[in-house]
Amino acid sequence: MVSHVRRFNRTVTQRIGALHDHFLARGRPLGQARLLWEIGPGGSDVRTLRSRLDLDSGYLSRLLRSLEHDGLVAVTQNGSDGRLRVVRLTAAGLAERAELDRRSDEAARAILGPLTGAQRERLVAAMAEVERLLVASMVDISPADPRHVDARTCLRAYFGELAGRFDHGFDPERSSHVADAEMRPPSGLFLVAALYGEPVGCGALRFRDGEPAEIKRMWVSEAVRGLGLGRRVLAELEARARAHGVRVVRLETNRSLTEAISMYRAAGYREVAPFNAEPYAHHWFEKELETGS
Amino acid sequence: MVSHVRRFNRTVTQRIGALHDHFLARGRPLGQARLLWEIGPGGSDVRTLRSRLDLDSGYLSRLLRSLEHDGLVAVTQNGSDGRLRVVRLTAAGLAERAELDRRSDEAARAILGPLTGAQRERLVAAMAEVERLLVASMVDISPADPRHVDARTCLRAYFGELAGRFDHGFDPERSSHVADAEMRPPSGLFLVAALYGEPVGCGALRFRDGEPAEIKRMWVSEAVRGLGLGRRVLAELEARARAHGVRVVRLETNRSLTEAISMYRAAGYREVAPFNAEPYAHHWFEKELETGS
DNA sequence: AATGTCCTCTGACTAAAGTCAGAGGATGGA
DNA sequence: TCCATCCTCTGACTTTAGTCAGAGGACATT
Repeated sequence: MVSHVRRFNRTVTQRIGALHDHFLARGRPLGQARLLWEIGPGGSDVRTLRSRLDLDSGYLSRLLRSLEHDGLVAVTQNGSDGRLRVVRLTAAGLAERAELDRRSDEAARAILGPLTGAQRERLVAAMAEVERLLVASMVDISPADPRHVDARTCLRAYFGELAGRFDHGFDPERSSHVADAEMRPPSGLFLVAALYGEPVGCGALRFRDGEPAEIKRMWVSEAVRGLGLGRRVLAELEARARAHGVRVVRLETNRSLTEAISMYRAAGYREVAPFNAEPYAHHWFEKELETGS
Repeated sequence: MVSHVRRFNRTVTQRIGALHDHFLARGRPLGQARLLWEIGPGGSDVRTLRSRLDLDSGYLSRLLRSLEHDGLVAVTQNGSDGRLRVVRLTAAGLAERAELDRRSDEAARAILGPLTGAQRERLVAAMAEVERLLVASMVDISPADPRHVDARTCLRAYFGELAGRFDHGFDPERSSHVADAEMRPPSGLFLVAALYGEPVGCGALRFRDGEPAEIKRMWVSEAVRGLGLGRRVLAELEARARAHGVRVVRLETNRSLTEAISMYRAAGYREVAPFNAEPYAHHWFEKELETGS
């Protein structure tokens, strides 16, 4: 399996990598072209550019000066934080970026060009599959403090979604409350799934002395559904629960969350009698964790 | 369709490209690492390295000097042709390459790691498909002189294959001869299909005054069968014949070349009565070319 | 034997990419 | 208010990557 992936890597870096770079950088150094592209039509902070492209600050500064000198970008002070600077594309810069866009299209066409119609369709379908799965494998799941910005973003999205999907809306006040401290060691933990640095999913665990641990706040962003991310978050929570000595986990859920319900069943959860009085719950599930060797 | 390819390009250059380069170049400049890899365990001619990596001869020479200086390669004269030089990895070079190998494996595993078993299988299958089709689209078909090394290589392989597949072998002396000059403008032309700078297929055209043009020497290397390359060579020959004012093309073939025969049929050729006395032929085909607009 | 082509190498460059140290203003927390 | 930290910038490098012209030996063709 590994050898297949390697074959793919070789071919793809040759075909896509080289082509991409070659098309992107016509006349202009590749570094400048990439930067111009990354700034985007709406502009960016210099800081985010530095972290996204992973550049030395001196080097980035110089690249910006050269783009500025060519009249492609304008750098201004950020209003709220005087240390930050904002880069925006000028009209000429936008035109240049549109040209890069056109070239990218051309590169794509150069790949499709030599193929027959049927081959093109198969290629595009297979590319879509590879792309989806590569994206899935790029998602990073790791613990975060429930107070962290990313955790906050997830929770907001989670509650927003409940409000939209439950038959009669969702009022956090009526639901049983879980304090931040209960989703943080040593009482529990909070996992955030991130893609390209943006939070796209979460899940929490609350340990209860002498009782099964509870799984809470399971959420996956609409944008990345179907990548098996929910299952991964769930598996990660279970693994961490097991490592904490937990033998049984349980959770409750609302009847409108059908995909979640079937995911729980597929993951080996069985429905049990209500073990709490959560007013928004219709189903209660439980799973016995296998004790790792 | 183009936008799908572009999405793919973006994801893949991020995930594979960056990973690949990073893993490959440890401490050593990327150019050197790539070269070290490309030399391979069995060694290579400097010439083939130059064409495969598409490097300037001066630059390549310098890269070799630095690898030699580090004790990783040894450059010696080629026995048969005193102009060529052969590069071989030393023990240290082989060890270094094994390390790169290990790293590539690691990179592949890092991609598969986060996925479930079913996802891995789908990913590997889709990667194989993408890879095959990208390889197909990398093949370059262009005219060459029949005396050129690549053309020679193709013709040797072609005759070798005929000898292996025909029921009673193949003796070029008995077959009707086609002079090099007849497969070169203005009397005809010779196309070579190349992949990574290596010839992998060919096809020739012989113009005949007042008669249909003849298609000759159609061959596709075993290594790249199933990529639709035969069809592309044929289409290219037809297009060039048409551009030359030819209205009808024809060809003869042996009954043991079954894939070729079905390809001709699929491409719109119909079987006709023998139009020559080629002793090895069992089928004669003809096709009327559509006059381009 | 002469001539043109092929292959590799060296010398002499240039441009791009990247690194490092430190200056200097802005901000946030003690 | 002071001090540590953050952010961006400049100066002064080094390393990589790549180009171009031409030398000189080896072959192939006539």
